[in-house]
Amino acid sequence: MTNPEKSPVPPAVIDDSTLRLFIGYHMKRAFNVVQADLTQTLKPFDLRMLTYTALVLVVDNPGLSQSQLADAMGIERPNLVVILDELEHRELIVRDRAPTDRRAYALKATLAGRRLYDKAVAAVITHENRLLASIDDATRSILIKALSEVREHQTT
Amino acid sequence: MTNPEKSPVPPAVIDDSTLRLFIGYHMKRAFNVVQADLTQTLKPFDLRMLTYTALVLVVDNPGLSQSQLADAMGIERPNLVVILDELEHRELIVRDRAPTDRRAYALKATLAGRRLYDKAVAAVITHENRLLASIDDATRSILIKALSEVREHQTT
DNA sequence: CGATAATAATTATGTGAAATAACTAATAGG
DNA sequence: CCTATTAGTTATTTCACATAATTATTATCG
Repeated sequence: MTNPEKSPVPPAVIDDSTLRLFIGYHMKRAFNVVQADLTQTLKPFDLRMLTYTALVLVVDNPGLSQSQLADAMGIERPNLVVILDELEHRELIVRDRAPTDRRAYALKATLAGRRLYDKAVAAVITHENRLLASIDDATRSILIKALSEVREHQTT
Repeated sequence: MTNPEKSPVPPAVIDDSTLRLFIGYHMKRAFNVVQADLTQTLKPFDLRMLTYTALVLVVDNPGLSQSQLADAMGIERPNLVVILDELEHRELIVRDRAPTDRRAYALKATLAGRRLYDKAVAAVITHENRLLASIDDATRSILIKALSEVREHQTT
């Protein structure tokens, strides 16, 4: 008689069927791939995901404050400090003083920052299109819409 | 004459239209919501995402080794050690010796581990259904299929 | 057969992304 | 004007993840 309790055979291939029931599992696995690709794509520009995101938002929103930027990025203000320090030391952005509030900074991209933005954004678009090559436009729209709807459940 | 270079008006609402061009941005924002919900859902069971994932895979794959589990979870072997230590100390899993290889462990869930698995899996399913309430079944299938296709670009 | 390579798990250690608490400077509101 | 709030910073912590090195065991190959 068999006794699976005492000596289970080491499975040759791992069954993740339970985990595949969960959308979070699929999202994490897929995002890992996208993030790995993004990291490689940004490496030639000496940008990480966070410095890239901050640069894009500063270029697109000249004059915003650090609090606004941290809020838009979904991180806490203290964590933004080092990110902006890096971008500022590389002279990609400047911390101007806000005209109406001497506590706040008005963040602005420099010309070099805008040029790096142009190149990095183009590179990321190219790389993402490669990752999405097998997915047609209609499906991409559905994907983005579904992800947006999930995001709308944000409680914080 | 206006001079937008010198005193940009602090934008009232932040423009993330460039970032919304990127599927990675949508995936990260959506996953953040799912993960926050998952963390809350697992808290009553004293499980984190990683301990939960490990428990599920051990229950579904009795007898697998730590190397196999680390590979399935996409983490390095050293990082799995503390995760399994925690599950073992709580007597949710055991590290049996593998019958064919005295270096390896044959991981198995205990009865308590399987019971916690049942409750936690049910809770996570309920919570995910809430997050996906506005998304019909056909769209969910498309979403999962698209995420799976992105994942298939895994290079590592 | 025996030396060497490879593998399983562990320990020690480091890094990067997040959070919180506490502080300074400046503004806002009763 | 005095108090509370806000903007930014510093210090510190936690967690997820990685690498290097070590021990024990197994596999390979000359």
